[in-house]
Amino acid sequence: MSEIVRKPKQVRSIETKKRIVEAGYVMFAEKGYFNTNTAEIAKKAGVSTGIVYGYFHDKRDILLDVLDIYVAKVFEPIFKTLDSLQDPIDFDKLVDDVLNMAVDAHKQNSAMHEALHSLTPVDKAVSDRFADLEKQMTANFVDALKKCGISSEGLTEKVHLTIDTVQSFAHEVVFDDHSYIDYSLMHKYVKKMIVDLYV
Amino acid sequence: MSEIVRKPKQVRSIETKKRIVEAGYVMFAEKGYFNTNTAEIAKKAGVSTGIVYGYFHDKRDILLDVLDIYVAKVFEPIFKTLDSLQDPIDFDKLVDDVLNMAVDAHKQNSAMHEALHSLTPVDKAVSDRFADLEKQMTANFVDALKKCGISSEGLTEKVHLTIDTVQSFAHEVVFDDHSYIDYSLMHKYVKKMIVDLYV
Amino acid sequence: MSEIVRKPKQVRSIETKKRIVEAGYVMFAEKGYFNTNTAEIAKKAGVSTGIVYGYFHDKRDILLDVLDIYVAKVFEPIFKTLDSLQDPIDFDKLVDDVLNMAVDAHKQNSAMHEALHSLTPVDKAVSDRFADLEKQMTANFVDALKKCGISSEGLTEKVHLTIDTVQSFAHEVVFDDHSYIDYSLMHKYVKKMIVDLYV
Amino acid sequence: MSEIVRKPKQVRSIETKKRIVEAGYVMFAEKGYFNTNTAEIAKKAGVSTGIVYGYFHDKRDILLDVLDIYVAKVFEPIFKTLDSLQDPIDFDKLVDDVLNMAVDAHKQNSAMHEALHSLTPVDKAVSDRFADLEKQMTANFVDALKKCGISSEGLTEKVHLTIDTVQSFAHEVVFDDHSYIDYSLMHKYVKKMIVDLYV
DNA sequence: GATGAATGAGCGTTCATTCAT
DNA sequence: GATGAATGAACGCTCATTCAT
Repeated sequence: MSEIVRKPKQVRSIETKKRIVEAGYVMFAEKGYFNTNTAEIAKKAGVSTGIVYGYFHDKRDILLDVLDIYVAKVFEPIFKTLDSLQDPIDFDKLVDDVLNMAVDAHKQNSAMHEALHSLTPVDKAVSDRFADLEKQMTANFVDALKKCGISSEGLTEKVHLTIDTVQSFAHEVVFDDHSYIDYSLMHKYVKKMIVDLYV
Repeated sequence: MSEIVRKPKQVRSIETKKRIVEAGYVMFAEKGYFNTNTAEIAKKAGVSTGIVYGYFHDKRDILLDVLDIYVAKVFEPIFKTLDSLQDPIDFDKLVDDVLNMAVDAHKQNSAMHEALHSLTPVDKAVSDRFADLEKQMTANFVDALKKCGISSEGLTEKVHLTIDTVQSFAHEVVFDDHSYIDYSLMHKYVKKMIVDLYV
Repeated sequence: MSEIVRKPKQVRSIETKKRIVEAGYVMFAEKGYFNTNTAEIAKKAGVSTGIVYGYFHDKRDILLDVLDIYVAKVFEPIFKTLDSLQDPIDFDKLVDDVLNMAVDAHKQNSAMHEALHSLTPVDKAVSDRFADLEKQMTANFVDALKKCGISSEGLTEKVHLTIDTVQSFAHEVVFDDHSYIDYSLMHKYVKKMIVDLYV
Repeated sequence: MSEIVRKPKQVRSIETKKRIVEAGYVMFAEKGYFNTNTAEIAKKAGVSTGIVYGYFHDKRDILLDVLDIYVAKVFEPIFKTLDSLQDPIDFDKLVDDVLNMAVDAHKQNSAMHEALHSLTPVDKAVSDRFADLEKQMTANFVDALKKCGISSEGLTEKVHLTIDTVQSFAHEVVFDDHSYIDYSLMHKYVKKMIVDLYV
């Protein structure tokens, strides 16, 4: 009935915890949260089943940490780009870049993305985390644009819509991959859609 | 491991099967696929646990049928609208209508939507079904537009993009519901985005 | 997450439940509550592990039913004797009989007795059950004596003390069985002790 | 499976071992043997989990030492009283004193008492220890009485019976605490019972 | 067709014990 | 001696699926 979960401070411990989270990442991505059991995670991490509960309260607790890795992997490059935005903005290039980064991120983390989204309806902590992220991204984006002298009515809404659109496109490209679609053409249309929003 | 699953032909049987699927629909929507067990479905449907396997191979097989109800509920109104499109198209109104219908559909079936999507990464049959649907919707839409004399380069891509955008918007409105967003304003922007695609 | 525990009404079901309780009785008696696992109980009962949870909420729930058997086995003969008490009471014989019955009961159910008592400090339901029983026995005894015209000051206390003494003696005989004690002599002293209480 | 268990000779070590046993005492008393884990004991003792196995073979081995503390706490005052018995014995007072001491001891160590008894049916070493204690107490008592010139037929049996009765009464007072009983009255009866044994 | 009792593999989690440092 | 991370067998319990009636 111990409520203790190690807060690892020694290098060894930190490494072990990290390996478990990464194993969780891989397994959840591969088979989904509910189809992965803790023994598999432990095995993949090269540790015993028991020690997993030395670092995490329960299986769901692993998921929450996995979420953090995912977020770092997917959103950090985009945040970086926003931070380095400088007046004057080459809008066309920016949108191009963001679209490409989003697609790349989706490609590399597609399975995880779905696995996590699969918990969204069931797990408040997960869905809240995603909501926060969108909020943060929107705010970052708005700030960056304002810094570059762009400010129009409904800027927040436009930016949020942009983010949705970008994500939707990345999702479309990576997951659906319909054979009847010319994706470079679609890319062109999406870019136009977005750019026109701000004109 | 009997391979036999009744194809019910008598009215009584059809009714029973339908009740199971509907019970599945409700439970999956409420608790997600993995958190619902077959006993609960049977109970909700007012049948014995055993007979469920008289109508379905396994639990996943119920999900596939649930998917059909879902699809019918969500997409049929939109298909109907498309079917009744007549030259000349009032584009503004059409987009407005479709956006509203999509939001309504999401509202009424949001939980199910998520529950089903949660299976997408894990279950090929489910994801294929969704892919097919988008393909079909795209084709229907393209046909409808052509019938009204509208045909432009990349029409398929535009239509598909439209569908993605509509869905993304509906999802945003229903699930995320960010307090910092003025959704009527966002609706306006989305409509403009879409209409401009075809001009 | 089903909260359902079968309330068996069919003969078959009742039999199964009974077999599980009896298996629990034997196993708990043999190895104690904490050293017995549900799989063992199931095996001994000749059923699967799963079905145990069709009849009982959890392992402790089995214990509570085991307690009922135990109580029936141990106390019923004594209650019967009390019921059939008739004026004039042969006090000497009554005390002799009760002492012998108590020892017999302890002999036949000694292991279970200890196993159940081992839960007393930890499990409120179990200890309450025992407390109730003593209360009931005391009341029965007092009634029986009154019916036979015996009533003295502090009758309740005397009766309760008698019960404690009888139990203590039975316990001594069965469990401790010290080689340096002449138990027939001890029996004589206990009888005298008790009889003198009421004189 | 190292068979080595330190026999601590340095003061520091002895202190450590003592702290572990005392931690065990507290935890077992609070939660019972099976509901206490070694990590808790180690934490309470302020030592690492590992070192516990430097002082004890296993968890049960701690229990055996806990038993010794318990015995010391409970029985020493009574042994002392016996040792200081002097002719002529004031029987009434002696029995009063012993009853009160027994009740006090039970009050202070009740939880531990039950925790240890819970092991009796399962653990021979524990039950043997208790048996030995009763034997020793009986012998001590008999000797003390003889020293004071009291010797009757069946003295050993009478003394043993007395001990049982005292314990039974203490248990009754501390554990059962029935609201319908007047315990001061009961005390009076018990005293009479015992005193009459020796007359 | 229908029932619901029964199965048993599998899961998340715990914990006595060991061992590298 | 001491630490506390690590082990892994074992446990209580669940649930998709089967089967006797």
